[in-house]
Amino acid sequence: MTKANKIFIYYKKVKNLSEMDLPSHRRSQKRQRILEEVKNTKIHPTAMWVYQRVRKDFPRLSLGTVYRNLNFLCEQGLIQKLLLDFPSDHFDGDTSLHHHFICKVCGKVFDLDLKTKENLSKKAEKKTDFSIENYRIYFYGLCDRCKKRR
Amino acid sequence: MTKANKIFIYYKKVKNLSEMDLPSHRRSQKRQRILEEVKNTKIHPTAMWVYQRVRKDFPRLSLGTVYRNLNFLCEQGLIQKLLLDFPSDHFDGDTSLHHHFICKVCGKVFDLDLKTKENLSKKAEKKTDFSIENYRIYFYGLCDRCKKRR
DNA sequence: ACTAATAATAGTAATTATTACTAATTTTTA
DNA sequence: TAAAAATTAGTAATAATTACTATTATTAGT
Repeated sequence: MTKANKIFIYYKKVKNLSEMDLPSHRRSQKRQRILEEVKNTKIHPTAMWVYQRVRKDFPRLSLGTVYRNLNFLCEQGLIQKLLLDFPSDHFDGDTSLHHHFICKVCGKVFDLDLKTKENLSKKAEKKTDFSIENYRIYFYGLCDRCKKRR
Repeated sequence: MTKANKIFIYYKKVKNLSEMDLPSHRRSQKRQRILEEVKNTKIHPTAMWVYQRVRKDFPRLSLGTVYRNLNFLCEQGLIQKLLLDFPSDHFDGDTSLHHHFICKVCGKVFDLDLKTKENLSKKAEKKTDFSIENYRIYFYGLCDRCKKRR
């Protein structure tokens, strides 16, 4: 199954779930801990980073469990996946409205609060026939540290 | 080597290349054809899509050649790679300033011209210590077709 | 046009991130 | 406390991309 299909299925699921009951989810210790790790850092970690951290307290943790839970938590809207030009996925525990800056030199990802005066979704909707729900902005350039080094 | 390192190296290369001579690049027929294919479509294709097309005229084409050239063309700034939530990379032959809309249902990617009244880079720079070179906006929602089907 | 130098390619192997699978375990429910 | 069901560990499989090397194609200089 491709990710294109997954997006479709996820969308359908959300629509249906608002009508019927949510399937019962169990608060396993590991899931809780994985969520906390992502929430308590600003580095926008990968699955491997989370795995290495949580494994210190749960030595039998499996990497698959981390992946499964990160994806689950994304579907639940408790965290989000970032779209960056890195080989592995990065996650963000902050689901509030904000954007990101990526340094072209060191590759670090920073949060960036930015409120546009215009409503960009509405502006884009007027130019198209789409119904736009949300958007993300990714900024690129040099971070403070890397700027100084030049 | 991770992609983070690659970004670093690419950046260094560009800086240095402006001082010294560009290495000589040969205009092979296949590279030319790959570039044309990406330039002549609006579907934001994957390497596999390009491969299947170009192979019709060059039956001995190798998929590795397509990957190598797509990456090369990105580095040269002739095409760009999009950051989408799909398992495989998508490319865009249009390098002019524009943004993208991705339909949450069918997964199609559309170009979206949008000129903001504010200079978002400058606005973001004022809030941070970064020097911002460019940004990309990804919009999400339902496309025309998918909207009608509901 | 010919040749030397070297960039590009084909074909294959290797790598890496992620997902799939299933028996065993943990958590919840009643 | 026992039954039901979600979750996990451990492993295998998958899929996209990159790496490698002998061969081929392109360019530059004569």
